[in-house]
Amino acid sequence: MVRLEKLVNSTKPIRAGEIVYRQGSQFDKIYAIKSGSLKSVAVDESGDEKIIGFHLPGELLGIEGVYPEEYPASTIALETVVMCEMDYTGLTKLCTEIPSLQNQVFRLLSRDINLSQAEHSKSVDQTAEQKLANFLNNLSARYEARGFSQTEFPLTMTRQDIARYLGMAPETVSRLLKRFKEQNVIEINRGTISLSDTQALEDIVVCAVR
Amino acid sequence: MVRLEKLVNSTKPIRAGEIVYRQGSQFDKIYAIKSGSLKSVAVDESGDEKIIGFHLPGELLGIEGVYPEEYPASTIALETVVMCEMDYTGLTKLCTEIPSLQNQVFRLLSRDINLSQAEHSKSVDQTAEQKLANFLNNLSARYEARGFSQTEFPLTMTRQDIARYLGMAPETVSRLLKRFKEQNVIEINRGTISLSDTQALEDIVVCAVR
DNA sequence: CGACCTCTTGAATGAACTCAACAAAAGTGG
DNA sequence: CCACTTTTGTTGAGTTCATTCAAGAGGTCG
Repeated sequence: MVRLEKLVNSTKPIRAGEIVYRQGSQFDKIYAIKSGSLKSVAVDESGDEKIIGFHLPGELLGIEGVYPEEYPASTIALETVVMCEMDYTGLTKLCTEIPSLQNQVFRLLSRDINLSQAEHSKSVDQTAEQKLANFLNNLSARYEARGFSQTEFPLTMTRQDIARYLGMAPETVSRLLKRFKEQNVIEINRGTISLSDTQALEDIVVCAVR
Repeated sequence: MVRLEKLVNSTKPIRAGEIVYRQGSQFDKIYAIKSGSLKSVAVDESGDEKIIGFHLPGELLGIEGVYPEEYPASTIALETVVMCEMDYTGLTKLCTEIPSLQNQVFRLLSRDINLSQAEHSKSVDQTAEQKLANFLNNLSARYEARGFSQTEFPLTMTRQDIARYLGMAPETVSRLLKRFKEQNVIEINRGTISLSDTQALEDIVVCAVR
């Protein structure tokens, strides 16, 4: 543990809009988010920007860069962010000495594969309404897993970001959020969302009818 | 290398429709496909079956099970399949002794994350036509990477499987394949597909117009 | 040869998109 | 602190793509 902590440095605050690492740049560090949230954005071969995902306080970041030793997406702060950074080479060296740490890293990577595949297979075949409800539930679960409220949390990304992440038009996000508000499923005040009826949200995800 | 090979066994042939491992069963082995192809299927919380993906000759299988130590999906042979199996615990032990092997496994896992995320962010925001063209290109690239022809390969999965994997109706797959045939982009004879105009296929993926 | 399954084709419906205009909020500079 | 600009969010109307439902064609196997 002590030796692990020696690998870790705290960064100074990163302001909204600043880039932590760029797509294609040399992979060297992984990060843990102390506070604030970020988005990952990648330009694909057809030249348009895709939103790969969002990153919340307490989560790890950058591990996707292990292979092929470059970050596959750029990561941008959505608000002021403070992080810890850790040298990856140092981590792998330590892993060979501490088998339990090695296994931990294996599990971490495997979990990311499963999360990513689960999202993929879910999002296919869902209506826009289901995708958005699922997105909100997903944020809620992730905030809860890190000790924050699961019913009230900041919605730091723009409608446009959400839309591009979920593969829909920003107008559709706007209309659906309005519908959720009308049905008293959620409330939104100045960047903070409250899930007033989490059961309803989950019902929407699995079936779309109520 | 010799020690690695000691961990590996060859399986007897598995017939079409047979299950290699079941969703939720204890994770213990990873597999390499010597010949034949398979599909991964998972039942999600809403109770319906999702097609997670397809597995081609030469590819690895089962590594997604590392965390949480159970296979997240069932894997079913689409035709007669022969595989190698390898004990995972033995592999991790060997990794602690051979740092280069550890790094290789890290890379393998990381690559899977990136492949899965790339597919995800692609499939979002694409028309059915683009998704299908991309799917065919993907199969082509994977066959090529393993030394097979990139322009002619077996299409072992049913239209239904393809449809559910891509999140569309089987009728749509049928109609689109017909359109591709009419445009002389592909040919299909008794389970074998030929990509007659790979450039056209790639053009469809990036833009949908020609 | 008939039964079954997969695949194909057609017509009508509907969900989400585009385009366009407007409203609200957040920055910016005097 | 207020006017101004810019960005972000909302709302409406018409269009499009993929779906659903239904029916028929083709292949496979007992």
